Amino acid sequence: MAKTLGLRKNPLKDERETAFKRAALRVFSSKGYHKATMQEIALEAGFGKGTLYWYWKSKEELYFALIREMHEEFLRLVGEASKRNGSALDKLTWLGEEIVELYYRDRDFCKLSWKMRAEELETFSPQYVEELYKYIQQTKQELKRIISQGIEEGVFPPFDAYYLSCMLLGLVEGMEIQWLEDSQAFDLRKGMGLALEMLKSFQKLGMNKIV
Amino acid sequence: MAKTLGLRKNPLKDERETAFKRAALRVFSSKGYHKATMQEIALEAGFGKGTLYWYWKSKEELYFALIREMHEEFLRLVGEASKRNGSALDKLTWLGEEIVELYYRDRDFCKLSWKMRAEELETFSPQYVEELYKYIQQTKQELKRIISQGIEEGVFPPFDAYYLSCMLLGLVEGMEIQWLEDSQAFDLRKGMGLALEMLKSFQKLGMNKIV
DNA sequence: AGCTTTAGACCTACCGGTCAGTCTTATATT
DNA sequence: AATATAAGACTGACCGGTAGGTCTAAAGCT
Repeated sequence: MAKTLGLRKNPLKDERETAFKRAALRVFSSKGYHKATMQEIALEAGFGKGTLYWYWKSKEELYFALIREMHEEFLRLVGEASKRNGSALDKLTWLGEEIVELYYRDRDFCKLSWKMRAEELETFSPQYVEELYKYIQQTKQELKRIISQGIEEGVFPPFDAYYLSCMLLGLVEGMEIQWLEDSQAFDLRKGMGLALEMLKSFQKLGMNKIV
Repeated sequence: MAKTLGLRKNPLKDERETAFKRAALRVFSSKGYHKATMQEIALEAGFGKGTLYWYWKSKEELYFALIREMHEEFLRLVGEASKRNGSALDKLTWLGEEIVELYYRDRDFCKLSWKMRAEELETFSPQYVEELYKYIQQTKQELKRIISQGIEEGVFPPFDAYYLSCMLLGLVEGMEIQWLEDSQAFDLRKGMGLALEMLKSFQKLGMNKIV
C-alpha cells in the first residue's frame, strides 16, 4: 500500500517535462507560436513527436504552460516588491533590478512574453485568454499599490494611480522592446538605471507639488 | 502584331486596390499575419481569391504594402513635428495629439502596427525586414532631434538623448498597448494628455538642472 | 505478464499559389 | 449604331506542401 504514496511513478517524468519545456521555450521564442512546429520542439528535446503528445495534449496547452509559468514569476516579483518594507522608491528600485535580472537570466523567456502580448488573443481558446487576463489584472493591481504610496511620498505627481501604472509599465515594456530588437543599440540595464535615476530626482523635486 | 485594338485600361484599378487593402487591413489586424487567409481577404473585399493575386503577387507583398503605408504615415508625422517652429514641448504636444488622432481614426491601423512589431521578423524575406528597419531608424532619428532640443530647453534631464527617445517611445507604445487591449479601462487620449501635462511640469521645474 | 513510455508512420485539414478558361468593356471598323 | 476584336479583369477548382494530432507496435520497467 505504501508503495508509491505521493511519489511519482516515473522519476524521469519531471525531468522530461522540463526538457520539453526548455525546448519549447527556445523554439517558440525564436519562431513565434504559429511558425513553431511540434515536430521541431520534440526533436530539440531529443524525443519523437508522439512522446511530446504523451505529456501535453495539444500545442496550445504546451504553449500556455510556458505562458503561465512566466506570468506567475512576474506576478511574484511585483507582489514581493509591494510587500517589502520601505519607500515606494525603494520598492521600485528593487523591482526594477529584479526585472532586469530576470530578463538577462533568460532572454528567451522575455522574448516569448513579449510576443505573447501581441500574439492574436483572438486565436486562442477563451479559457486560456481569461486566465491570462487575470494575471495581468493582478499584476496591475500590485503595481498600482506601489504607485499610490509613491504619490504620497512625492515620487509621482498626484495623478490617477491607475494611469500612472500604465505609463510606468509602458516605459518598462517599451525599453524591453528596444532591447529585444537590438540589444547592441539599447542596453536594458542602463535604460532601467536611467529611469530609476529620474525617479530619484522626482522625489527630490517633490512631484506631489505639481498641479 | 495588330496595333491596339480593344485596348482597355482599368479605371477601377485604384478603387479595387484600396478595396483590397481595406479588407486586408481588417483581416490582418484582427487575425494576425499567419491566421489570416488570402481567401478570406478576397471574399471580404467581394472578389475571388484569384483576383487578389492579380493585384499582388504574394501574401507577403500585400502585407508589406500595408506596413509600408503605415510607417510612411508615422514617419511623416514625426518628421513634420521635428520641422515645426517652436519649442520641443510645442512639437511634442502637436505630435502627441496627431498620433492620438491617427490611432482613433483607424484603430485597425494601430492594431496592425503593434502586431507587426512582435510578429516574427525571422519569418519574412530579408529585403522587407531591412526596409522596415530603415523606417524605424529614421523615425528614431527625428525623435532624437526633438529630444535634444528638449534637453536644452529643460523639458528633459541632461541624459543620453537616444535613451530618452527610447523611453518616450516606450511610454507611447506602452499606452497604446493598454488602450488596444482594453479601451474601456484605458483612454489613450487621457493617457497622452497626462503625459504631456507631466512634460509641461518638467519644464517649469527645469529638468536640465537635475544631476 | 502487465503497465508505462516511446516513436514515427499515417491521417486529415488547411492554405498559399496557379492556371485554364470565362466574362467584360474600350476601341476600331463598317 | 451596330458589330467585331483584343486585352483586361476575374474566377474557382486544383495542386503540393505542411503541420497538428492519432494510432499502434515495440521497447522498457516492475
